[in-house]
Amino acid sequence: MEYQLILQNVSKHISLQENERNYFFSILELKEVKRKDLLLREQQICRYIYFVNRGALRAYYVDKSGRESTIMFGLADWWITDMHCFINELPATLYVEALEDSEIVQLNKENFQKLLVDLPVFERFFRIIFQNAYIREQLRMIENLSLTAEERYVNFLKKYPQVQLHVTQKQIASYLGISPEFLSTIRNNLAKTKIS
Amino acid sequence: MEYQLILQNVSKHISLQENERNYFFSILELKEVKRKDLLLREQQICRYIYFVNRGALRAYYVDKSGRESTIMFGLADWWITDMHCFINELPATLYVEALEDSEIVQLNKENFQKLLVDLPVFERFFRIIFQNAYIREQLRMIENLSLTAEERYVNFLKKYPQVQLHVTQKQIASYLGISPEFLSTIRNNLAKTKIS
DNA sequence: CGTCTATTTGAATGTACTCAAAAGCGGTGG
DNA sequence: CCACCGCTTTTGAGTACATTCAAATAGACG
Repeated sequence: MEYQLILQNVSKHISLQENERNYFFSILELKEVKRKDLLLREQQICRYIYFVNRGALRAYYVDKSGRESTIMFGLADWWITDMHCFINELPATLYVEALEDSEIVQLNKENFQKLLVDLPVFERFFRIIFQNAYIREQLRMIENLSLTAEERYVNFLKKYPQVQLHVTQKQIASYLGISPEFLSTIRNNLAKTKIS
Repeated sequence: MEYQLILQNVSKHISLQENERNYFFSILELKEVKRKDLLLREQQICRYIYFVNRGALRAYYVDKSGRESTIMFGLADWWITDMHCFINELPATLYVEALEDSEIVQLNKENFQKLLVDLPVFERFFRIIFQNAYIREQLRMIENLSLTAEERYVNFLKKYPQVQLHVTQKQIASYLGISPEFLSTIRNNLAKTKIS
């Protein structure tokens, strides 16, 4: 069933009665996207929060000079969107693109808000989701402030070993905040060090 | 009354009945701290989430070589703690210090969890708190990845004009992820540019 | 008032970037 | 299914941004 994974994800933190589960399913929309499709582009109003059923997404920012910064990756079982713009109903500052053909479950803003009112147990669920997201961002910030680029790269591989399989080095570089050329040099150095 | 400000803060997002309010107040603890007091030090188990009633706090990380990175400031009306360690009951990786004599409202982990169960409306409250905290961290990350040190400094002053009044330049530098000497140079350049 | 820390200034250094060009790889269409 | 095209990755040279170290000055706290 197409909502198996999202139900599992939700059930990690809360339990649902059958009627609650049915209500939850009724407000979800399944969506297929092709590699390179944009789920969200800059300036567009961000109406959805996305759950990745299968495939891989990437949220990124593009500055005035065209440089991309990857804000997060989203593999299967992850929630992703431009949260700032979703919550505050603003034009997006991020792009969300499919890195490969993917299956997405989307929940629109209206239904998201309705869900929180109709099934308050989802307040708990999203409290935990946001709490974990906040903690993750804070840990990332600590790493960015205190580690060298090489250490950040090594940590990234250790923390997200699956991500490598879906993304390019260029995208990892833009997640770490370094140029692709420099990441290449880092990898070269690491390879040398491992041999000796 | 000493819990006026925290009640206001909570009431921005949820409303409480009188008995709920009384219950909430009953699990809070008021605490006076002196300038330079540490509310939390590395390795210590982080048992509390703090709300700043009056004064100013700072949460920071210290790496192996002794370099400090400021993770966040907490002025009056802000919540602050080492969230990762508070939630997961781990030894702290952050320090939380008072930048001046301050009045703090603290809530311990046990009561925090009990509060969420006893008054589920607080699930909503903390959902919103964490949601906003996540969004803030994500915006900060975008800035760190895409802006120069000078732009980050200018944005910081614009976004947190009150903070300047309570913290040193060295602390702002460690929040921006640059050396105090370089921040000094940036300020020098900005001053020159403004005149001409 | 004295001491300690923060800030400024400058010189030397290093880390990471830009630009350019070559090599490698993967997706797409014929 | 193969060959081509375009994008990614590598490599290297030159450069810029930011750091470290050191020393002088300023400022704040006890």
